[in-house]
Amino acid sequence: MKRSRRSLPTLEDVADAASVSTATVSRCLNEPNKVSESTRARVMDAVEKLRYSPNFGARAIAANRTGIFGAIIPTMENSIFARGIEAFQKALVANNKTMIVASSAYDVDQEAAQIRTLVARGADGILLIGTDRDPGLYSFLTEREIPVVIAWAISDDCTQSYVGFDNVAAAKSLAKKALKLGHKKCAVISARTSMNDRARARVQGTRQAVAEFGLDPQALTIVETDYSIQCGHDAFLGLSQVGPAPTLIICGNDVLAVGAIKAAQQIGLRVPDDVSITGFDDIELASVVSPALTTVHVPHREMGRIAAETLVSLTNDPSHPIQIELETSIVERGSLAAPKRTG
Amino acid sequence: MKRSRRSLPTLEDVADAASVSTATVSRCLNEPNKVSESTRARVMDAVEKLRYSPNFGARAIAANRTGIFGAIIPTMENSIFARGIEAFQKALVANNKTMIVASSAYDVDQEAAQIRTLVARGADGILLIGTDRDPGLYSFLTEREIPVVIAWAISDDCTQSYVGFDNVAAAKSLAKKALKLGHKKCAVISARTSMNDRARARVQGTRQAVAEFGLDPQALTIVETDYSIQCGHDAFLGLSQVGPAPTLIICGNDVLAVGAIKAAQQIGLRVPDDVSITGFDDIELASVVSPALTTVHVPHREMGRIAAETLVSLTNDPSHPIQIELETSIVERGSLAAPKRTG
DNA sequence: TTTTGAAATGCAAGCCATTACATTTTCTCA
DNA sequence: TGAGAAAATGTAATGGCTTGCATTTCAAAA
Repeated sequence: MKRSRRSLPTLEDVADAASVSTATVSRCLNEPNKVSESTRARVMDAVEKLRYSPNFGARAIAANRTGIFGAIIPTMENSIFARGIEAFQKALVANNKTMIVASSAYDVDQEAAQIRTLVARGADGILLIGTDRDPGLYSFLTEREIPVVIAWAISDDCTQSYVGFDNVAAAKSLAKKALKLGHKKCAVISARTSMNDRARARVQGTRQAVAEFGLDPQALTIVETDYSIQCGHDAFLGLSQVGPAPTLIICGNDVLAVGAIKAAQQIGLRVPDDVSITGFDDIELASVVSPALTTVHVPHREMGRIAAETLVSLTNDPSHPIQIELETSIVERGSLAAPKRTG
Repeated sequence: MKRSRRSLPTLEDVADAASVSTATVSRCLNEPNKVSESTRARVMDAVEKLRYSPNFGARAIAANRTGIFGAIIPTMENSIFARGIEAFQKALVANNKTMIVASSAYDVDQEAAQIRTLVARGADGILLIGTDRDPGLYSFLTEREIPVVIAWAISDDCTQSYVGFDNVAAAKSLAKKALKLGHKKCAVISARTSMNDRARARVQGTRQAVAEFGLDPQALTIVETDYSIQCGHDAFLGLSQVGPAPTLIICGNDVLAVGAIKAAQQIGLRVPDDVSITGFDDIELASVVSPALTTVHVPHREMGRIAAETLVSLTNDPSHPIQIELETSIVERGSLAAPKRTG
């Protein structure tokens, strides 16, 4: 209201200065070959002299696109998504685009709000993590012809573009590797599985592995907790107070695993001699903690980069969904070993 | 041009559906308290029903404002800026704004390009880290009345808004605390100081402390390196190969310090018994590494939040710069102790 | 009841670049 | 030289929203 209007030069100012119409100036800028050489020179002079730069809003309304792409991630704090998002952003910049990020704090409603905000901010495309959300959001986006790419997961929906990996298979594979070492009593510390398909998939993969090893998957203790080192820490302590102590703790992600390691050490347990602990994600933390975490390596950078390229290409041709599944691998470090005592 | 225009509902459609004027709908969306409760309910109903979402370009052009704020940080990868940026973003969201982030990879030219891009994308205000950059950029922004807030540092320039802390004083204070323990031979592992005022300030603070303790500041070994755990690691190894081994390594940030700790342990040195190592920033990593880092705690969240609020209030009243200096503190953890052997 | 100021609402003028279409200028060739 | 085509340029509609100002509504005070 009290806001002073910026009086920056407009197309019209340039037109006046060069004694031509605004249409001609616009053409000079966008389709220079449609303008005679002499006129163009005059116009460009005026542009220089006035330090003219086209107005973003006006351009957006006319072109019906902004060059801005949105990414909504559950959290920016711990570095789970950091590498992927950084790669996403770099790839966008390489394509002359810009990234908007928002974080949803693992909350579906917040995410929905963020999606609407990004649309209202003119996002040409959106990156989302995982698949769990109100289906209405997809139609909201489809209606507006805004392409969406899912990352960090894969989807059953064959109309949905994604660049992700198979959380079930990866978790199963790690759990099998651990169980093969002879662990009989194990437990899981997971992120909350409600409205979090990745967490659910990882638990499911672990369950499958347990079943394959002839252990009762129903007897598998599973603790769900929030997303922080402290929560992993507390969850471990909680586990160690009930029943026979497990010799293997499979954590849904590296952050929780780091907390678990710290807690184990705090109560005098040796990792991995007394208890093995595994993570998932292979973030930086995983190799800093001692012992370093045995975990699932996720190709974050590649995923981010490809997601950006996918999104950009979808804005040009939205007709066919693009589905890319990346491979994960297991990184063996010090936190996993055969059980040294009878469970 | 070939882009198909789907006819999405417009403000007018909503206005018709709710039997009010477009002005009222606009106010419902932007200044709800200026509209009566009953009207607002009716309008919101219509918005819901039509699944209306405002057109970004039109809004930007009419309001001369986008609600988008930019932040350019040196890197998103390591979590130095993560907490601060997350807080920045949250505070922005609380004010109904959106954040664009870009990272400059600690490169002035890239940063300049990013600044221009953000402006071209309609940023209403910009957050920058530190003060070192081409002064021409400031006039570019001033001309367009785009407010800028500097964070993570303070500035001499009394026209410049900032929300930061005194890197010199903080580094000096930590170094003094360390030297007071009796260290005689110390070295510094710093981030590159060229075009990085924070890194320079921290080295300077350390130098001042050294001088106050009667040691020759010129004799202080300083290694500059890039920003990663690996670099800190390598820098430490480099230091340990020349001359008498220092008993105190002051690192310009936590990431380098973690690398240094890992390197020390790798070559069989005990931290802190054989060598003390300090960091700066107090990021998550600092408490995960063993021994945990003694470091300078920077109020990242507070800084991010206040920076956002400052930026928003500058867009309303840009006439007076806002300068806020926050306090840092020293967190004593296990990586610093008195020297146990004669240096 | 009447008065009156505040709150709520409406009207309509912008905001700025794009572009279909109209008009003018220039060029080409019989 | 003049007709017609091609090139250059201009005119003005368009897009959807915000907001200064005008008008209406309403409730409290007189």
